[in-house]
Amino acid sequence: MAKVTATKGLTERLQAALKERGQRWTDQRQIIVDVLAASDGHATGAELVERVRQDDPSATPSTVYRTLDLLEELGLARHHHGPDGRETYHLEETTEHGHLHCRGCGAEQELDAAAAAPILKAITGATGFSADLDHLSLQGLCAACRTAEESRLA
Amino acid sequence: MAKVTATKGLTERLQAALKERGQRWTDQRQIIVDVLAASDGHATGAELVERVRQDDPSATPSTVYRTLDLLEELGLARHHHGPDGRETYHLEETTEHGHLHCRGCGAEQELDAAAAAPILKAITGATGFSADLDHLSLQGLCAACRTAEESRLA
DNA sequence: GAGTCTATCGCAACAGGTTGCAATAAGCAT
DNA sequence: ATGCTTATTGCAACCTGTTGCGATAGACTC
Repeated sequence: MAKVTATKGLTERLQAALKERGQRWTDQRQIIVDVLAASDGHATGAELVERVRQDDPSATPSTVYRTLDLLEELGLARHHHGPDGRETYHLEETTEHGHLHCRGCGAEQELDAAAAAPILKAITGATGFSADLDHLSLQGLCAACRTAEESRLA
Repeated sequence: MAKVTATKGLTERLQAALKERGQRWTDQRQIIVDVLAASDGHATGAELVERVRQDDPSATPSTVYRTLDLLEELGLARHHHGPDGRETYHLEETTEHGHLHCRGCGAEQELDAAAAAPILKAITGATGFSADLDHLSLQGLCAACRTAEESRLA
C-alpha cells in the first residue's frame, strides 16, 4: 500500500523531533498520524476521533486532540475553524491555503498561496498586520451567488 | 440612566419586526437585548448567558442562544468566531468591522470599513468572492510582534 | 375578560472540545 | 532483562453550544 510509504517519512521526522524534545513515540501517535495522512484534504476533529477509534477502540478524544495539538506545535499539522466554529485539521504537507466559505450556496473554496498573495499584501498595507494564510477563513458570496443576488435585486 | 434610552429605539424596532413576522415580544427577549446593549463592544456567548442570568436566574442557555440567533436573523446583532472558535456577539449598531487577532501578543484589533476596503477589493480581484467584513477574522502577527520576530531571527 | 392558537420557554440530553489527576508505559541507565 | 523517571494515557468531570419536547404564556378574536 502506498499509504504506508507516504506516512513513513513523516513518522521518522516525528520520532526525531520528539526525541530531541524529550518526548515519546507511542502507538496512539502512530495511529493518529496515519489517520491524518489517510484523510487527505480536511477532516474535523470529531471525524478524526472516530476514525482513530476504529483502529484502536480504547483511544479517547483527549488523546486525539492532545496529539493534534502536538503535531501542530511541531508544524506537521494545521487546523482552522469552519464557518460554524468547528475545528478542521489537515497535514502540513498539503500546501498552505486559505478557505472561502460561500453563505449563498454553502460551497467551500480553497485559496492557494498565489491567489492569496495580493490579499495578504493588502492586509499588510492597510493594517501592518501579517496574516497567516492557514488561518484565513472568509465568509461571503462567491461570484456565482453574487451575480444571482444582483439579478434578483435588479 | 442613559442606558435605558439607548435601548429604547432598538426595542421598538424589534417589536415591530417581530409582529410583522407573527413572532412575539417577551420579557426574556427584552432582558437579552438590554444585556447586549449594555455590553458594548463584544461579549462571548457564555458571558451573555451569565449576565442574563443575573437579571433573570430562571433564564436558560438555550433561550439566550436562540434569541441571539433571532436577533441576527433580524440583522440587529452579529457574531463571529474568535481564534479559539468561541462565539462573540455584538449589536449591529456597532459599525461593521473585521477582527485581527495577533498570535504573538494576543491583542485583538478592530478593522474598520475604510481600512478594510482595499483588502476586500483584493479578495474580489483574486477570487471573485465578495467577503463579509463582519465575518472577517484574521490571525497573524501585528506590526510590533512582526518587528520583534524579525530582529530575533536576525 | 375568556378562549384559542401557536410561538417561546425551560428542561434534559446530547455533541464537540478541554482539563486535572491517578495509572500506565516509553526510554534510558544499569 | 530490571528498575527508574516522567511523558503520556484514559477516565471522569466540565465548558460552550445545540436540539427535541412537553408545558407555559403571548397575541389575537369574540
